Amino acid sequence: MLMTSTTRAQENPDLAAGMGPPPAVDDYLQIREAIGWLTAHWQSQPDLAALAAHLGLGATQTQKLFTRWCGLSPKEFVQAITIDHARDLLDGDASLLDAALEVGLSGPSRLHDLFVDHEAMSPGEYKRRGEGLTISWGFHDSPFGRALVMATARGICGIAFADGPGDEPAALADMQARWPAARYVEAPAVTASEAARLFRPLDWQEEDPIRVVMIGSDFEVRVWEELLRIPMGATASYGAVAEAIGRPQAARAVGAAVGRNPLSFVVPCHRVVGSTGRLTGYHWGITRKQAIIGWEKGCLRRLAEKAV
DNA sequence: ATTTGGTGTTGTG
DNA sequence: CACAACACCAAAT
Repeated sequence: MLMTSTTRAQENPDLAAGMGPPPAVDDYLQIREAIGWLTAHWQSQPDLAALAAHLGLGATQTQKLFTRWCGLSPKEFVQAITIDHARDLLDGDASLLDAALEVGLSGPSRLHDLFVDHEAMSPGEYKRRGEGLTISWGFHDSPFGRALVMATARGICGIAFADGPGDEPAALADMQARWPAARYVEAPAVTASEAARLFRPLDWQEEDPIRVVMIGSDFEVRVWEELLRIPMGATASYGAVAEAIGRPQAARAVGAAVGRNPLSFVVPCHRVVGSTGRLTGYHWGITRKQAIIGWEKGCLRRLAEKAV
């Protein structure tokens, strides 16, 4: 079932040089396989050896790859995705987050909306389906596969994912269908600088926020803004989001709106789960959702350790 | 475990 | 204007 080459990930020069967190796309394909399998078998609490056997890698190599990417060992990851644990988070006991905060992280709470400067497009502009808008786009590497980044003059308007190069046209078409009247220009040079920092949320600065433009209906924008208030490492249920925007009955409508979020990752739609803690769906694949949640836990873990 | 009935918003004809 | 589709949810089998 494993379709990636095992060689390319090993010759990543950035990793050899020990620079930053350079997420190789090839790593993500391995990780995706690993996470998909762990998620499918979490009930039996599989150990490292079982995972390595499934991937066809050595135990040490598997451990290293996984931990480097996620910050959690495979064993810890399984614990993190156990449904009971997700339910704990729902009860407001974001234990990992609290622990990180107690250790004295910068800032009162790491809410996305402090670091993301968002403006909504006017309802009129929204109804014109992007007419008169010029959108530059480009594909870039991310920890979760190839990322499509789209930008207008006023800020980033779209982020999408593709599993690999062959998947890119589908992702592009998916996004273009949302604003069919816009003019699209392939311009990776334009999107590259933002793409480089999008996936380093811990480096975001209040003084230099990510600028995004939300193009959607009033209700959708309302929902998306609310998502920005869910802290990293925590989750919220669709019903809770519905309550937070003053429409306690609209859980289902919230689900639909969350599903149409065009700003994956930056607007953290991956932090919304069913009321039981189950991951209900994700436009770019449920495994990717699982991956992002686990990765964020790992980020917090690293942050907490650094602060000690 | 699975079904059922009540939901709000959006896109389509 | 009606109607189906939906990343929901709580209660009742």
